[in-house]
Amino acid sequence: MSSIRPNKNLFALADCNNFFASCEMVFNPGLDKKPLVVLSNNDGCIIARSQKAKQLGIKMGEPAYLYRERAKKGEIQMLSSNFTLYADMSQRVMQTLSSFSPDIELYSIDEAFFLLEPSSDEVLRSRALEMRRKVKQWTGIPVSIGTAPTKTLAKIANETAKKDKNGDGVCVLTDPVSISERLKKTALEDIWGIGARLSERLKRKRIYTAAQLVEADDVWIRKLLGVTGFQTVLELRGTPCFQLCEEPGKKKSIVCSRSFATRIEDLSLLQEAIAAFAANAAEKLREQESVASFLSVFIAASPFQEPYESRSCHIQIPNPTSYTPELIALAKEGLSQIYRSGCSYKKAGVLLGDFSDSDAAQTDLITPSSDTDKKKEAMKVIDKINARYDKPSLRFAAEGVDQHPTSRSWKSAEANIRANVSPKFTTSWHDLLKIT
DNA sequence: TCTGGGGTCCTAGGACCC
DNA sequence: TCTGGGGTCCTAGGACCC
Repeated sequence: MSSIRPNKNLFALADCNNFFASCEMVFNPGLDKKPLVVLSNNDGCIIARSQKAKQLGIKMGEPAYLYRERAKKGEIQMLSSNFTLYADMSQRVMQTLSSFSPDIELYSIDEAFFLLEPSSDEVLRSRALEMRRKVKQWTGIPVSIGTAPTKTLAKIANETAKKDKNGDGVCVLTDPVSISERLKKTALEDIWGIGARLSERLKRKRIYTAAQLVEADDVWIRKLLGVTGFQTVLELRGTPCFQLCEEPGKKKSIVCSRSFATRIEDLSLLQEAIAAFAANAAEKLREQESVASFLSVFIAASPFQEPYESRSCHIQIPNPTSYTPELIALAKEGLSQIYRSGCSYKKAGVLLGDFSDSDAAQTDLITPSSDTDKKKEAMKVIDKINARYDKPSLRFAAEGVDQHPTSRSWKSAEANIRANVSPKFTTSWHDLLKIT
């Protein structure tokens, strides 16, 4: 648990507005004319909405097919997701924000927290406005900024800035009176850390707003919401419990999973998919210089159809490794244990866990790493080439070699579906924006 | 017909030990 | 007849986030 110490500094949260939709609009301003939504991996559901799409009442996570008809009629614009573009735009936004303060925590692809010196509300406001202006000017992305004594309150301030349509995208929430006024208008599910389940639990106890929650008894809250829930309440009262985390830190688990565009029954296709997931996860593992001693494989039918079946297996790896061929072999072995013929699978994935540092593993006599220098060198070369050229340049044969659009490979159906994707404007020379 | 993907932390309960 | 209790570790699942 992070220590609770008096912290006179203030927290600011910068959050990009409608981030994925905004990224698309930077390179294609015409998209602003009609509601725009960005779709998930298989164009399955809606994961981002422009302001106009939000006004139409389109919800986050809704299945895309509900809106296909209206898209055909031209009322709504639908784009496949382009994560290469979003990740690059994110980096540019974060770089711009970092130029204002060294005390910055990159919280998610579109959000960053800052530590600010205490100052008058006017000064805080003008600083935030200046940040906002510069990010817009340098990247084209609109951001909202909320400033408050704790992270949880900064979240609420940010939300306030976003919701105020006549506002300037900035909200400073520092004095106790305006904080308590704001909490009266804040619904439980709009509190950072209080989700649908905990909201329900609280409502059953006749608590409906953030203001009512902060008035509740400590012991009672602790019992009902657990430690993190209690910390959230302290934060709402103005006591910082969640500190700024500047170092991102290594991941404790790495998952690579996909829903398939079509149902898959064939074991060999599943094997290819699982191999590709293992290879992908292994690459991320090497990127953070870790080796894994735990691997899990899972396959699942569609959760929207009876009978739902989901199976997984867990494998302890005696000699921790990040060597792709070994991890592929283990994953395939795991798959063979859980696969049942006659079942049609809609989703599969590989999870790696129980990490240790790849260099430290060598000196550990009890669990020696199986990554010899030769293997390490081979992986290094592959990673280097794949990082330099458009992916996938080098792959393992187990991942499947037939990538032709008419083939039966697990990926081709996906490629056919994800047709409406924007170019990699900022990361591929071929896709540079053309001004005509 | 069509419903994402990738994370973190906490907790309750079981197994086991003394 | 009387049949403990506390500590630790592990794991599955729940809850949250974007």
